[in-house]
Amino acid sequence: MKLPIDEIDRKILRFIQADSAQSMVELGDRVGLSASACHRRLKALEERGFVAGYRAVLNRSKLGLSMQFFIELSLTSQSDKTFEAFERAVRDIPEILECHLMAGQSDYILRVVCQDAAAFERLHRELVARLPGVARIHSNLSIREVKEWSSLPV
Amino acid sequence: MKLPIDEIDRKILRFIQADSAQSMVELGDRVGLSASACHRRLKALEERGFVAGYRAVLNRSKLGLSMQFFIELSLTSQSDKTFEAFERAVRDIPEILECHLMAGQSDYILRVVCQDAAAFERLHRELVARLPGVARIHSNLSIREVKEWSSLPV
DNA sequence: GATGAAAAATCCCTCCT
DNA sequence: AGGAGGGATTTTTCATC
Repeated sequence: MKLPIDEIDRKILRFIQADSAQSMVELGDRVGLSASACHRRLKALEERGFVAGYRAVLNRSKLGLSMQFFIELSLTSQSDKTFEAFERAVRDIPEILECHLMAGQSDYILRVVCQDAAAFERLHRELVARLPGVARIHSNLSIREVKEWSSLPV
Repeated sequence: MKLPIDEIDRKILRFIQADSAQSMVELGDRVGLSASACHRRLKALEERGFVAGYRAVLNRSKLGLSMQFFIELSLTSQSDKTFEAFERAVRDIPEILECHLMAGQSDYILRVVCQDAAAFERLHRELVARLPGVARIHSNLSIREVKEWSSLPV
């Protein structure tokens, strides 16, 4: 498995991160290659595992999910059992979009979305606070996304 | 502009969030519709603004960007000038993938990625700490992503 | 080994029922 | 909403450098 990727490969990765719905002709034009050469390179990049997948990005506010929070929380114990039970439960709550195990004082950071303050209260009281092993919760409201959906720097 | 979307529309949105590279035949099968009917619905959803775009998701670790941080920071003043200068600068730093204006004690939360500890030190010292108007910085390392790339609950 | 051009296979998208 | 058709696009083949 050859590891290095050249500047053209990086361009391809940059462009498909920004927009994966363009045709091979367009993509080829942008990177200075024919459609077939560009296609071959993209397939090779996929084959080598550089592309995790292709996804549609939805309009959150259009779906009524205009509130977003980062929730920091700690667990009552550091045992594997506690962590595993917590993580399993997290994965089953669709409003929790992300969950990070953190170094530092807070054990976890969650990113959650919801429709309004009432929905957040319900989400907080009935789901997050009841996650197994939760000791301390601190919620932070995102007022505005200054920068979002940014591409990875390749 | 008609607002309500039905259960089939929601299914379409769910599936294209998880994988936008499937054909209309596949997608139609999953939602219980013919390819042409499914195509019509998807185009209508795009037309009405439910789809913000289509993107490739890359493999971070494969690109050597295996470290991820959430950086909380406050600014020295609450003036519009300070905020604008800060936000403009943030948008120009590719390692900063996201930036949220927050309610609560910290003014902003950034999500950044980098290759290793050395790269983070450089990023922190030479870019983040020098952002205009920065008063206080607190960095949090994400040890592991328990849940990531989760679809919006539609 | 990688490229571009052209062929083959597939898919998108419109029209019609 | 489903099906069929034409047109575009993807994907493979092949000659060339």
